[in-house]
Amino acid sequence: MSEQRPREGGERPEAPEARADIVTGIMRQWRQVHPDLDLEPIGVIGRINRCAALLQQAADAQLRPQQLTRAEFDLLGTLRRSARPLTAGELARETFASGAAVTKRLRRLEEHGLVERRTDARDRRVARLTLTDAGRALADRTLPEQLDREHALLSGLPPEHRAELAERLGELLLHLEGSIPHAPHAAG
Amino acid sequence: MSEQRPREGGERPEAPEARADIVTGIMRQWRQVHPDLDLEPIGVIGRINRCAALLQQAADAQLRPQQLTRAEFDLLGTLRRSARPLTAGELARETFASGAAVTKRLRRLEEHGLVERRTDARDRRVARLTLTDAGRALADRTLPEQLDREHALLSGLPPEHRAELAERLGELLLHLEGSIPHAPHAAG
DNA sequence: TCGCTTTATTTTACAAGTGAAACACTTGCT
DNA sequence: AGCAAGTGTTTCACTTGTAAAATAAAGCGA
Repeated sequence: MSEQRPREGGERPEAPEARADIVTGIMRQWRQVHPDLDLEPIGVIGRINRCAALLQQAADAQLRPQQLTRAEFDLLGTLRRSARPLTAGELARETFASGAAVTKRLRRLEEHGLVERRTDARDRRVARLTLTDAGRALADRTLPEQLDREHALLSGLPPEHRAELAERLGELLLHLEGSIPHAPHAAG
Repeated sequence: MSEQRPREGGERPEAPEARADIVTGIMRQWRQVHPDLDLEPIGVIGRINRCAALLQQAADAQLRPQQLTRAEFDLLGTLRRSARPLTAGELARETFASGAAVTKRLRRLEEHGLVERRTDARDRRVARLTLTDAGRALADRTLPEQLDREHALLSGLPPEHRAELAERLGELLLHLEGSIPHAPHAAG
């Protein structure tokens, strides 16, 4: 289901006691249009999508001063947590991006001196990618900053609720991983 | 934080008793690299992003046979649940898209006879958008189909877990809506 | 009334992603 | 050894989104 925003005007107060997120408003609208539709998926999926959008927006904003996109940072992170060099194909699979996109991004990261490429001695088709010292330093500096910011965003939820959320999301993710056909690229 | 995929090879079995989602694997990797980092945000945000990506991918796939993109369907839905015609600007705000993107999408929907445009009599700058009969019929047919598919995807979780997830996500979303500056476009 | 500011929407220029094609290399079989 | 099939990566042609500029219309104050 889609995600939308509450009306700009004075349509905010829903329940007189509590504020409501935009998905609640959207569900209310749909109940008027289709009173007999089961809207539970909107309550879950709509909120997942909306939270994702906002969280990604926040991550983008934090990376911007360093001239890094989230996708590029994703590549840096993937290389940083890997115990060995990765091929372009592995990076594409790990980051759910197309080969073409990865090629372009790696090019940019190479130009910025953050990533290094070597052709595999045994198979000349294969590129082996590693972080440069600068790339590693950047990743090591940026990740904790991102995590701090994200921790602050999550602190709006009590710890038990956060744990619960992680648990339920983990269950859902596991199920989705088994249910949704592996599409070529599904970064998010 | 970013989202990635488990290694392709035989790295799958984590805990001997239970399968694990990919975010679990990523967290394990980071623990080896940075043992003292608080990875809680990855557990929540990484999973939100990954679930969102998979769910969006599934939604895209379902809309494809009707030559509809998710963003276009979002516009149709927004018009369908609205009690009155909406302006292009309102649609942009409701769908968290830029005015330029909305203009392009509306053009396509108009060409397909799904959306109708009238210039406002009182303010000639303003476009008033409504669904055509065909547009409404399509929305009314497609939404339940999407919801059914989504309901099936969520059925991997027990009902109480779904309710809990919706609740926690709602809390988080409400908090994020209040914390993250309103960026121009943050569709998801 | 007039001129300046603001507003609604579209157009423009460009970046970034995609699927498919291209290219080079490797593997496997006869 | 030679060739067809398969594989890894990049290039290509195109689509789609963005920010900013452009255009037309409205609002406001002197």
